[in-house]
Amino acid sequence: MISSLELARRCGVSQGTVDRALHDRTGINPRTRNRILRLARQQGYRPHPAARELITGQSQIVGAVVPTVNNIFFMDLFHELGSRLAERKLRLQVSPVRDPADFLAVLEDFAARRVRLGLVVPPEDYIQIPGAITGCLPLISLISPCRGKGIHFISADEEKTGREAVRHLYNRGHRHILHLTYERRAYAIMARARGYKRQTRELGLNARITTTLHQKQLISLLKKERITAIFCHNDWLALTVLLSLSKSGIRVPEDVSVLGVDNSPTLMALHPGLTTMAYPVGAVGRAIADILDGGNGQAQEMEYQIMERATVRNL
Amino acid sequence: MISSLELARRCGVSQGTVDRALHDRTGINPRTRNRILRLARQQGYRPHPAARELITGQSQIVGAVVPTVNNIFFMDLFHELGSRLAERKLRLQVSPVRDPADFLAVLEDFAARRVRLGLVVPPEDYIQIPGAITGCLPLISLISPCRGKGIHFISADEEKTGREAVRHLYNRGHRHILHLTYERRAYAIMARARGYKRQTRELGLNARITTTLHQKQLISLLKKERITAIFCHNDWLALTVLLSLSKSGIRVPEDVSVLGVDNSPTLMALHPGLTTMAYPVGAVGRAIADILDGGNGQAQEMEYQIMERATVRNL
DNA sequence: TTGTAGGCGTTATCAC
DNA sequence: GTGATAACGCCTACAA
Repeated sequence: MISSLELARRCGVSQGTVDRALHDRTGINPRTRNRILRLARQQGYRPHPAARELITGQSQIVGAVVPTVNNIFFMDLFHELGSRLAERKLRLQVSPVRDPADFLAVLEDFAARRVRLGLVVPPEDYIQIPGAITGCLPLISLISPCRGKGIHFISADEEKTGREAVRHLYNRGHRHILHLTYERRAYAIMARARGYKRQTRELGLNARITTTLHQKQLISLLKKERITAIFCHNDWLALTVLLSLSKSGIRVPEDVSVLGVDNSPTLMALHPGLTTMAYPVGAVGRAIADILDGGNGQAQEMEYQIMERATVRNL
Repeated sequence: MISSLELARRCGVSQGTVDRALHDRTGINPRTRNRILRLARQQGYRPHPAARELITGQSQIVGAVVPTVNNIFFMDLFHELGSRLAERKLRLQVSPVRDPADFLAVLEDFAARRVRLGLVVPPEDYIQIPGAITGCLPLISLISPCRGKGIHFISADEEKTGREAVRHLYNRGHRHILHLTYERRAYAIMARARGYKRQTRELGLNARITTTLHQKQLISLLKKERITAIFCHNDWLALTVLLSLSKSGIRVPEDVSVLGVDNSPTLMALHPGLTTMAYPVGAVGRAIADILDGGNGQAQEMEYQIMERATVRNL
């Protein structure tokens, strides 16, 4: 692969002139420029990003880190964000990680590469990120927070998500609403459950939370508590519930309504009728753009939006 | 962040000596080396990969490209492969792409970055990859083939996959086996369907292929053809079928057996009982390692393996 | 409008 | 054992 110097030689001009042509800067004869550009294309010239990075001290890469478990939604999300970054000529590169050690190693690597921005979904809450990393790598944490200096945390108001879910189901007549979630004490899990609890209490309902996926246990719980609606922490859980319910001959939404969260395209394709709450991708994208522009990442309307479909009905 | 030159100054030695210490090469006093290493850690020295790349003309990155649609299995796969590459100090970075244009743009970028190896799952079959890319970027195509010079294609024998699926179901007593697949004329889709057809014919059975996910159509087809087993092109399709069947009150595996392909961890977690055929990740990993070592990527036992679980039964 | 020179942080090759 | 020096490919500033 030829270098800009070699290209200059073949064009019979200096490296500086080639540079002017490639970045169409002023101070160059249009005809020279065209000739250089044509030859560059012809010879398959490609600038070497490493050299540019060395000069500017920054790469045009935005690094993303996602946990390997249950990453469907994250992949969908990052693809969406990647399209937006492309508009700024930034390339998104995703690294899947399985644990905090792995996570920190990847961030170390990002820091070394002078990656422009790290977009991370930490595999655990409150991982401490050392100053050696935060000092030279701007970080935005999504979904779950990290501990460390200057790390932005962009999140929807998750307590509100829980509240809205309950309100939605309440407004449709449901009075016995179950919340199905995970045992893990992660930020969003806790916050949504808190919202669920407070809202049910305010409405004078019983708060009933479970983490069981065991079919028989779940079904007996539904019967015992006369549950008519299940608010699931995410679409993936909602799907396991849908599978369990139909195996047990319980009809959705005739007998029980199901509400998920995420609006994950992949899972939606699997079961298009699932009512869910859409992650505010747009607002998050704007917040990220704002931070890239030196802002503080405040964005409006960072709220999940309910997507009404066939798994929730009026009683 | 300090450079190796700056580190040398602070240690009171030359840059060359620092380099010897960092790469523990011979020709350096052990005490000097220890002093340098200690100070390097203390000062948070991190070598800049861009500079190394500039010198060596190669990066330590393996780039992966996955289509954004239905990428669950690919993400699981690449995470597995990434762990193996880590043993060789290679970092795997994944770029999701949505179409051939996007695909080629990412490969262009990989070529420019002197990425060590491109591991691609093309969004379409037989995309022509220009010589300008293949000339300087070793490529391994997975799942679907590409057109271009010197591109390795690592794939299981997909016709055999179709045959094995039929044989497995036949051995368990099934005589009316449906194949559910996609309309898209992609390599693996066609090859598995071909294997399915040939094997059913050889066994004297009717070959019946459908691409419909429409619940009613599917159910009436099952009844009309007295289907007792469904061989699905992948786990994702198998799951949609499971959902449809249980909604229709058809029991699995009592009334109908279901067989998927991929053994995708994420989907398996969603429905642990699904019988499926496991992609030969190990063999593919070895083939990739072989190519990295200059081999031709031939590997033994590149076959899917049946994972028997609760959705297939003896008749 | 064009050419030249210096430097980014490494690595490799000399000489001491 | 150690230190100087020249690359790698690009960008910026300044000189012509």
